[in-house]
Amino acid sequence: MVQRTRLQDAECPVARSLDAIGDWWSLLIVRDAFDGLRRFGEFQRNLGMAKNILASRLRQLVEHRILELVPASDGSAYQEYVLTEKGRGLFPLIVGLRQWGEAFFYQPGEAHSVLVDRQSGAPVGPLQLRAADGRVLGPDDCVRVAGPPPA
Amino acid sequence: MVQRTRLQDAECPVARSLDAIGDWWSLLIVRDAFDGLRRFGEFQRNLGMAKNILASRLRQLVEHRILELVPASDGSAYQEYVLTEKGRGLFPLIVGLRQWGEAFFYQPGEAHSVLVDRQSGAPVGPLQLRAADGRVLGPDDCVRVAGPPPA
DNA sequence: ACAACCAGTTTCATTATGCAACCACATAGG
DNA sequence: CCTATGTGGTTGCATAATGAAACTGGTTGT
Repeated sequence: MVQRTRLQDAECPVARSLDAIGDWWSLLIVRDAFDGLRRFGEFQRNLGMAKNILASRLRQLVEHRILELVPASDGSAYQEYVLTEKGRGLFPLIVGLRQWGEAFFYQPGEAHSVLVDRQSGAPVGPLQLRAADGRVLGPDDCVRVAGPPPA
Repeated sequence: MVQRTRLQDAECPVARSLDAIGDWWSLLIVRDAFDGLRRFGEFQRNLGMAKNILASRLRQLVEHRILELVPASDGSAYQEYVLTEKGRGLFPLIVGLRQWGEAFFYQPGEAHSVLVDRQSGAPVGPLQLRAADGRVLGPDDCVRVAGPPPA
C-alpha cells in the first residue's frame, strides 16, 4: 500500500493529485485504459509488470474511483476495469505527458505513436491553457495565489 | 538511483516522460520551481522531505536537463536550481495535475490556491486539446496510432 | 575568531518493488 | 463428467528505494 498525504502541503491540488496517481505505474495503466484495455491480463501483458504490483495498483485506482470494476463485456464471469468520469478527467494529463515526451525525448525523425483526431485523421494540436479572454497562457503569464478566504 | 526504461514499451512518449518525472517528488519540485523556488533549502523546507532524497531528485532533474545549476542570484557563493526550457515545457502538465485535483479532490467551497492570469487577475480556463481546425477534443475524439514509418 | 547557516553525505531502519511459485475458479474439450 | 488450460489473483522471499537523524565541510554574519 502506498502512503497518503505525505505533504503538510496538501492544500495544493497538485499534491492531492500526485497522492492518487503519483507513482510510476498508475498513469501507464490509465493510459492503457484510454487505449481500450480493460482486463487484468491485458494490462499485465502490455506493461510487462509483476502481477502483485498490478493488482495493488488496480486496487488503489479503484479505491480512488479512477477505475471501476464492471462485469465483463464478453459475457464471461470475469470482470473488467474501466475508467470512471474521474479517470477520464485524466485525459489532458496523459496528453500532456505524451506531448512533453514527444517534444523532448525524441530525435527528429525518430518514430513514435501519435495522437490523431478521429474525424480528420490529423495529429492533434498542443495542449493549451487560455485566459478567460482566449489568450494562450505560458508559465510566466500565470501566478498561483492563495485560495479565496471562504466567502 | 532510479531505474530507467523499465518498459519494453518505450516507443511510447508517455512512458519516456514518466521515466524522467514519474516518481513522487519530482513534479512537486518542478511545481515549486514554477513558483519561484530556487535553493536547496527552500525546496527542502517547503516540501518537508528528507535531504538525501531531495539531493538525489535534484541530481536526476539536472541530469535530465529539466533543471540546471546556476550561480546564486544574490551574489553569494552558492548555486541555484532553475528550470530549463525543457523543464518549462512541463507547465501544461503541472496545470493538468492542478486542474484535475481541483475538480475531483475538493468539496465545493473548500479552499485551495488558484492559478490566475497575471494580466486580468482572473482564474485561468481549463486546459484544452484542440484539433487542427480548432474543435476541442475529448478522450473519445482521439486515437493513438502507430508512428509514421520513417518517410 | 566564532557561531550559525547552507548544502549536502553517510548510516541505518523501514518500506516498496519485483520475481517466482502457488492457488482457486472459470471455461473449453473430449 | 473429468481433465487441461486460461484468468485473476495471493504468498514468500530477495532486492531496491525511501526516510529520519546524525554528521561534514565550506560560507556567511558578527
